[in-house]
Amino acid sequence: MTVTLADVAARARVSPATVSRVLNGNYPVAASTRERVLRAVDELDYVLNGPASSLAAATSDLVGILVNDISDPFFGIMAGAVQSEIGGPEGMGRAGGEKLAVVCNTGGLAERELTYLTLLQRQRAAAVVLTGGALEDPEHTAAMSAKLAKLTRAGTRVVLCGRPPMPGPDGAADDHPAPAVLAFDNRGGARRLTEHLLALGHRRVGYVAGPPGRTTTRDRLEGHREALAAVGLATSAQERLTVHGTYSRGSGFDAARELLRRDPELTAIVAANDTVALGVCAALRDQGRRVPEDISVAGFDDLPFSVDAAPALTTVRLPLFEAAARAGRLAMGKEAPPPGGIATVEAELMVRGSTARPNG
Amino acid sequence: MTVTLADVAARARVSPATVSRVLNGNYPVAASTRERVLRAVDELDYVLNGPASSLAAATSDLVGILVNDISDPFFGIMAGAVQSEIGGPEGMGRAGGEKLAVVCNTGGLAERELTYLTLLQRQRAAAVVLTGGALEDPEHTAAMSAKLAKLTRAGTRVVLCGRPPMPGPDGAADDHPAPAVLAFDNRGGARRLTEHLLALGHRRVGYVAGPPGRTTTRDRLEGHREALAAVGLATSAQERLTVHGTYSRGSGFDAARELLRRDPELTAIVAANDTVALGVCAALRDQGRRVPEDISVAGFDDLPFSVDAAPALTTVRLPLFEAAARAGRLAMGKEAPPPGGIATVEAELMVRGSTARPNG
DNA sequence: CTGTTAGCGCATTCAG
DNA sequence: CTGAATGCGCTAACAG
Repeated sequence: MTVTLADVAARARVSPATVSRVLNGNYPVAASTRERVLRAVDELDYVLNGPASSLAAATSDLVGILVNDISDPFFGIMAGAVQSEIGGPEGMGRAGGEKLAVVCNTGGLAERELTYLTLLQRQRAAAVVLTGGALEDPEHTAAMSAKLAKLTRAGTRVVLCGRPPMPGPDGAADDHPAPAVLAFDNRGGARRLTEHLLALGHRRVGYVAGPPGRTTTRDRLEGHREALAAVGLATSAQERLTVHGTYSRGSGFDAARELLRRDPELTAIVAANDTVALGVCAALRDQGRRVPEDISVAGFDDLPFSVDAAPALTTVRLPLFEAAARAGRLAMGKEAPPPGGIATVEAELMVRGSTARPNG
Repeated sequence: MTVTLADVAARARVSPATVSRVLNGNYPVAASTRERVLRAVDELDYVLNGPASSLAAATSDLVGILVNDISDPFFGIMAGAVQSEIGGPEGMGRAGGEKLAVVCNTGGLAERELTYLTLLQRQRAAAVVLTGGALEDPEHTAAMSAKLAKLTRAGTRVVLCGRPPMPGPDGAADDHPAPAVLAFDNRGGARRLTEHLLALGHRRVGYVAGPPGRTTTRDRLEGHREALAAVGLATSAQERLTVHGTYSRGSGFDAARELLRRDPELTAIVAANDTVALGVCAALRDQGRRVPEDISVAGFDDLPFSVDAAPALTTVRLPLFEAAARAGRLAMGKEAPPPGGIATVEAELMVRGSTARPNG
């Protein structure tokens, strides 16, 4: 019923092996026979059987991309960038190194993260890219290390993008390479952002943090606190001005109201990311406070819509596309890993209209 | 080196067949032996070989999702929704019907669309969901029909989400089921949006259309023109007030300037989608025009950020998540196809702050 | 450069 | 309910 490699071979009057060779292009084949094979492929409308070749070759054309939430542009941009390198527009002929991206929505849940890695291991994925912050639970971290070690040992390349190196005994080992890491400078970016606010004269600054137990949340919060401490604002006093939430607009909306309740004299609010910052702005507008005249607001990430907010959002830009594209290249083995296996991706302060001097 | 089904069988003192049966759970197995097998699986840390089982079973756990651009929330939301149904949080135990989502970024390019379909066919994908508008080129449409027919004939379920039914001879046939279709009411939504503007008193309305040759572009533009024609505004006169662009912010920015150049007296601009509308707003602000006092602006899709624009964007809401979730269920065979194989997804007008009466 | 020979690891018949 | 045998379609040595 379904046409196989053998059928093509028969029609082209060559052996199955030869057909395989022209299809994979990894082996010298005479131009004339290649021609003949290709013609037979076309005439028979032959399509390679992926599972069969994966079984025989012990590796597949799949690249896993783990994201918290693909509907969030933060992850969408990274997923798209990885895609662009692994299944690029150029190499998309009949054959070639095109890989397919398997996008896995973990929702930030530990067990789903592990389950997806197992599923990818089951598929004999060629590579796995883990994006975004990591969960901080030590038990889970250990489980992840172990899982990733198994994957690398089985030949799957592992790349972390936007996540710190795995701590623990399994950062590397002698029987398998350590994952390549592209870490975001969340801490430095957050510090510079808050320094900007402090330089403007703000001293009562609220902070809407991300969900607890995540490296991104911690790093950004620490950067913020670092800046405050540098001008003598006690961390203890800041605890009260920090509210944790999720990375959603609604969360920012609620958090802003809560912060204002705790300190109606707040002159600035820093949000864990741009989406949250928009929620903060909405809540502020709701309460009749103007941004930035009455209160300054800042975000993080510099997603595309942030420049279009009114006022345009002061934020910290992360080169998500560039970083993830590089992650894609690392995953494909098209680029050498950074020295030491880890590179830091810089964050850049973007000062725009949503922050201004406080009205003493 | 790597542990196989046979190893598990040996350890559990059963035959490989039995192990296969408990793992797939599609066959009666004594509770006690199942127990034993499961234990052996755990002890050996066994992971099923996906390619091998796909080869033997002639089908895989992969579900393809074709999108134009995964970094666009419009597609991100749909991809996430499909995901939630095919690899849901609940069923994610060791075994079960979890499928993996293969997200394919076509960039709206005809040949990539076809290439990805071939790649998915090669993988023996269990299902394919095509999201967003279709290209209108007849040749390409025919090629797609043919490809989809092959896929369905090979047992792959095909679902169209946000795209009209395939025209041509191959909408269905007797040897394979027709694709299930969830079509968006782009035309009706666009018509109601423009009717809203007309009711407010606008008569000089610019339109920033999407890229030519796409069903979404055409449908939305037709709805717009329909509303104009209903109040006696000649379509011919409107040609000059229509500018085509891409679905990007920059495109909206440029288009707004161009429209204003063509008719400085414009009192409203309708954009092909929300992203474009934000670009329009930015251009207007740039030129010192206030929204909505000087000029009204409207978008389409009602993406999450639209309500946070200032002023909040008047737009047309498409229930992207719900529709795509349904598409996911259809892809999994968890839900019966709509009568006739096609259902229309309604679009709802959302009137917000960016539209108002023109200042006669 | 090309053909021959073996499996890759699992899902299924079919018996029992 | 369980075991034994067969083959899914392809790749990778190994010869030639």
